[in-house]
Amino acid sequence: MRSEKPKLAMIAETLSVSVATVSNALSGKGRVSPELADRIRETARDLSYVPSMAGRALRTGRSGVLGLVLPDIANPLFPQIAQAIEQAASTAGYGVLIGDSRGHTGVQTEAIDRLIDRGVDGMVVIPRRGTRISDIGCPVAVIDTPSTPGNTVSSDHWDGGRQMGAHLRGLGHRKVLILAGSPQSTVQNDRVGGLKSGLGPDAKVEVVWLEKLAPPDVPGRPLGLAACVRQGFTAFAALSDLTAVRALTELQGAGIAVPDQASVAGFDDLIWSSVVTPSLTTLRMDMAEIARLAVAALTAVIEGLPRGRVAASGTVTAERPSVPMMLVVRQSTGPCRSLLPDMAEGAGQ
Amino acid sequence: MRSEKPKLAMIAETLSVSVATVSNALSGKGRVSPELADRIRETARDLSYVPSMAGRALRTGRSGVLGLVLPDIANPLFPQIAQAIEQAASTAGYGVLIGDSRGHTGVQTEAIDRLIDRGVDGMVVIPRRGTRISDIGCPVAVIDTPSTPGNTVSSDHWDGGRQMGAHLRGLGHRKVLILAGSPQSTVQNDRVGGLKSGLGPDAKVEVVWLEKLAPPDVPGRPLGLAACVRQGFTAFAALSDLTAVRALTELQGAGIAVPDQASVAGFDDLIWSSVVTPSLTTLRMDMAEIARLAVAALTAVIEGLPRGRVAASGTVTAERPSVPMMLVVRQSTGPCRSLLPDMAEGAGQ
DNA sequence: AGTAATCGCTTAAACGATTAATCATTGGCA
DNA sequence: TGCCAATGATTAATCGTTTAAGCGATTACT
Repeated sequence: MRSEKPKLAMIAETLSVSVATVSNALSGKGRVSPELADRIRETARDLSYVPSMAGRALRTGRSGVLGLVLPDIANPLFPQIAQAIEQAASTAGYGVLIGDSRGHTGVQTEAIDRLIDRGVDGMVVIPRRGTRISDIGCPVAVIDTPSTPGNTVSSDHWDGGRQMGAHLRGLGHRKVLILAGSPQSTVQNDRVGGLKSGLGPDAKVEVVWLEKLAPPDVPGRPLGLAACVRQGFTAFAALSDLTAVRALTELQGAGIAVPDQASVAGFDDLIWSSVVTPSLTTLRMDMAEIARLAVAALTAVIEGLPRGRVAASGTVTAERPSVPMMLVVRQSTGPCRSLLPDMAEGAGQ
Repeated sequence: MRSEKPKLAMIAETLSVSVATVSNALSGKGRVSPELADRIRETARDLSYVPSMAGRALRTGRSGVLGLVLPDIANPLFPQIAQAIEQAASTAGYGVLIGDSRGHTGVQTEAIDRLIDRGVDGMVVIPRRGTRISDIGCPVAVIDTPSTPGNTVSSDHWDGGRQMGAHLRGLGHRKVLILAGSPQSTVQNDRVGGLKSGLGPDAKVEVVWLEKLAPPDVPGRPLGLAACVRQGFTAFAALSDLTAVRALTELQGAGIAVPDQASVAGFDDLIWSSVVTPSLTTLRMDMAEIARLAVAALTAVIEGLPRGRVAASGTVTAERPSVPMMLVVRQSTGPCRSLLPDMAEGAGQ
């Protein structure tokens, strides 16, 4: 009880039993008399015993670590995701190894390989732009969007869009501009589809894909939103809060009041959404639940339990494939008041 | 060359040598003839051999993994930090295990303990608000601010503040409001000190600590910045881009043009800074360099090299303790034009 | 009563790599 | 020629845990 690192052998020696018995007692697997098991657990606690992951990993072939692959460089969702996954993994008894692919698509597979080499038992992948995850040597949970084949679990982005559309429609907006990023993103396409559906067939909806804008759209470049307002657009639905804030500041800078003269809404409830003035109406993902489901599916396969079977490519399937998003109404959306000069506008406040 | 996982024994068998020789050849440690070493490396490649971290860890006692402890919940700097650390660690041959403390200060130590239990060889800690890192059982690199005792390496926040102060002074601003978060943060205090110094002794500078505001300052609550402008403040220096955007939108919402009527600046060059209109003038940290130095210091101690000695508490010391910040001038700061009605303002530049 | 099953524990063999100790061979040098 | 050193490889122990197999002794079954 004095030497350096407590190991099974010490507990065994202290109680004059075999290490196997100690192991069995602590893991609850073998057959050990309840009293002995108690005494073993007790002295284990006294010695503040911590099992050696290395030893265990070597013997069992499992490391107790999950990999987390985030592909988009400096993704602003990262904090939310990492926190949720770490939380879920940690309560499931797993550690989380991060594998960044620094933006490059090719590096994604490299990052994945590194994780495998490190012996992760499974991994959570948020794939880059509809990248298909090829056959890897371990169970994979893919978080993308329900309509993507191979998706394990994700937010119901389509329904999120629908909620947002319905919200705007309820406020009277009929001419809406959707600010999207890349048409290659399945997530964004789902959101667009939902938005259109929620806005109804009589709404005039236009989509601008930022990534396709004329010669490389530098982030700070004005989007000409004021002109859109003059053309009769009364609401701007951004597919990301990042873009929503961009729109918000551009409008405000052009002297257009939000939400009085135009409404702005976003997605994801990033940390900035609540601090800007006016605070952003947005759709929040239930990352905690998604993480829980993803990790549960992963650990189920890893630990060989019935639930959550292995799919062809090694991607696991979760209990539920989609988690609802939640509309957070704040200040940036308001009733529609068309300001077209040629329309009779009463007491604009 | 057919069975499942390639291990040392297979290479050994293939070439009819002992596993020890193979190990020596691959690690370059023992004595192996150059030709044999070559052949061994070659067949290792052919078999696409990957050493088992578990086996190695068990024998050597080192896991090849570093822990990364981020204490502030959903810290928007997380992407930058995680990416930089992962990058640096990965090129140094280490993996990165994340340990979030979910906001609670108490959980920080718990997170640290979990990482230790998992057998990390060392850890990088960005401490929560001047939390001192107690004696842990492994080398620790602390990234805080140069003036904090025990700091390993960090940005020169004071000089960053000075740069920003000088920038604003150069634009003619003499009455500046500093938007700070918590007075307990050493980082923020350093930035404030630098700002004051850079603005010069004749500048009127006031600091508002958001955390100390009347009953819990909800993020969306207006800060009354428009009133400040009326009182003669011509520039707002936020200690974080998050706050800067908050200030920017509040001013814009109140009909105050930025930077024409008031300048706004921030810190950290978060992803949002460049997309808002006007884009934010800010100070960027060289996270890549900081990460490199932190990881280098860590690995030096871990691998027992001369450079980078162990300090009392187990915190390592880096080659250089501070890394300069870089001023990024964008659109949100401009020449001062006082708008006080009752003051005769000539040709303000 | 005799056989079988059960219980509670121990023995011992892995898992895959590292590394100190050892051994055989050869060359150098007196 | 004879001895020692250097070289290049092997042997075997070890890291800490899990787990299949084994083994008395008690209990149950027919």
